Amino acid sequence: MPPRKSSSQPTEAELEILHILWAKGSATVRDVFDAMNERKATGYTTALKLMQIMFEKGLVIRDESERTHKYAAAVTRNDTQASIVESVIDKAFGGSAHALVMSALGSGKTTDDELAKIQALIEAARRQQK
Amino acid sequence: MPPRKSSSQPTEAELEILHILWAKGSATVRDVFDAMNERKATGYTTALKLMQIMFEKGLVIRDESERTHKYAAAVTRNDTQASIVESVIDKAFGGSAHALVMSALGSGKTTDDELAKIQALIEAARRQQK
DNA sequence: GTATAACTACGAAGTGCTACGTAGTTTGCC
DNA sequence: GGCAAACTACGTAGCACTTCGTAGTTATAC
Repeated sequence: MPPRKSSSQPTEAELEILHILWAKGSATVRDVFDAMNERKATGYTTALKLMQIMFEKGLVIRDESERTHKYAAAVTRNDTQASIVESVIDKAFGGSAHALVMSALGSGKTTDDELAKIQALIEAARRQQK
Repeated sequence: MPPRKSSSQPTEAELEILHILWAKGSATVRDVFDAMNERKATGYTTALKLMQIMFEKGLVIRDESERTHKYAAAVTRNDTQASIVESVIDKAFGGSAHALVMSALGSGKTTDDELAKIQALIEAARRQQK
């Protein structure tokens, strides 16, 4: 059984930075700032401050051996997503995972192809579970 | 095609009140306050203020014909949940619904029974879709 | 009828998130 | 060496959310 993480949930802006770090593995503030600005104009110090706060929260680690710090995610994508899903299940779906899945399927955004993939995943999960 | 709602996303506290209203259909502030306090102690005026704000936001409607107003949800559970799921898919799962479902299934909270139900739902969804 | 309780409306404080500007320091270039 | 550019640290403003207190009004109970 893996140890239950208790690190605070990333905010929306923090999550965006985590996505960049997950993709790049390791990055400077400049790297993250550039990636952020491909989507939406923002200030350099905004990215910097966010990453400093994330460091304080333990969401990222950083290498300070050089003047230009190197940042990396301290939480995994899977753990973070799982924690978000868990919280959504609790807060919005009364604790029922299958209600959430139902809603995700009913969103109309799911293609038949995706449904097929999901079905395969469930097959696998059921086999694994028993 | 149903008209796309643009009402603002309910906050966590607002969602809790919506759950109560969805369950009761219609309720006074007192009703909601009592229900809230079964889970967590809070002040009466806190519930009142939240509901007034929700009224301004259009999340609830109310009947003011009596001194004690009667509140009801103005948004459906399905629409609200769908909107939350959509936003989570976008913000945390890079737009991929099946990644979210995968995560929900991997949370370890899903029983085999639930998996079976989900499988049945997918069957239904696929039939409906084509 | 007067006091008590219940109800609505309003204001405001405390907190967390986001966004920037400024200051101070180091690097790199002429 | 001196100037410009890049970097970190810090403070803080603006906003939304949550929470509660106070004030004022209406119903209820003796």
